Amino acid sequence: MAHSFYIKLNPVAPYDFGLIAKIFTDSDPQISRFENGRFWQVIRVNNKLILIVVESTGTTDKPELSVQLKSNEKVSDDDLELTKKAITSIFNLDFGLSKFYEEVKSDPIMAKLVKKLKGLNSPSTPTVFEALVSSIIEQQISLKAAHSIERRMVKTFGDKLEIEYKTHYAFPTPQKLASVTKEELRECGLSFRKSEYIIDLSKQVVGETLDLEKLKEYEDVNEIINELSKIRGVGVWTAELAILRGMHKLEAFPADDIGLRRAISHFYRDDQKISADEAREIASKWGKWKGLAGFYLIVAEIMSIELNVNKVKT
DNA sequence: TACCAGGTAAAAA
DNA sequence: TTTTTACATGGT
Repeated sequence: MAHSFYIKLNPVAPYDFGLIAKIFTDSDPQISRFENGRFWQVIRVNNKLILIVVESTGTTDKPELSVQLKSNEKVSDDDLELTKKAITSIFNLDFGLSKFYEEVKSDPIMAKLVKKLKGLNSPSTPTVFEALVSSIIEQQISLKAAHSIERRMVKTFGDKLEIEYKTHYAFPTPQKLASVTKEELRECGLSFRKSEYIIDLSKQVVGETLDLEKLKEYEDVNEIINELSKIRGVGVWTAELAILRGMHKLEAFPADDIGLRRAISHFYRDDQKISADEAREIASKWGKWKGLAGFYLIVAEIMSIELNVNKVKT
């Protein structure tokens, strides 16, 4: 018999939940999915698996989210509080986009883009560990290939939550991934090399020789990149992605990223390829939230948004 | 079919 | 020290 709760959350406006959730529309319904206005995913709180079903019951300027929580275990007040925190973090509800919009006003292209995508916020993973593992999987291969591998990994090693005749999978814990063999991960489509990276990383987290969550507290992003780069299999690119996706530090800017560069060149250089330095040069106008600006560009490209702004010439 | 796709570490030079 | 290579799956 499932326990069920309802809560309401109020994001800082402007906030467009539908726009954010679209990112998840193609994902696996047993892992996370946005469909018919509802987003669902299993999260882990106090080591209990809780299914969250989120929908918007407000508007972009008066945002409100209604969330249903379902679990097969008893949910305490403390669990409930932590679940709220987790959802707030995953959907970045406290961010407040206005300060970002203000900062990019001097860039005509970005200014126009943020109007088209008003309320788009950057989601994050529940844990830094998850962001790191995903980013390792995404190294070098296409996102589609990476996602297919990650789905297999989650369904093989993630904990199962059976609720109301449906099966959901949570992201595998470090404990689980520390206990598997590289041959088992290879079966999911990972290379032996990446399998080793992930097992090593998981063992460090389990052995408490590495506290990923603590790195969030560092002020200086470069310092976090340095720390993360000490992990075998994690270079600058992987560290920057993990920082963006797992720590809400939206000033990180992965200029080496080929997808990000493609999106920038599309809107700023008429699709002509640009170098990492040129990407940094363009991004210098976005101030403290370069990574968020990059996210806007990538989403705009995916959604085939065109701006009709005069392109800036070099 | 071959080649590229949101890299990295290890081997070879 | 610097350059080259191996590696995984999916799409074209």
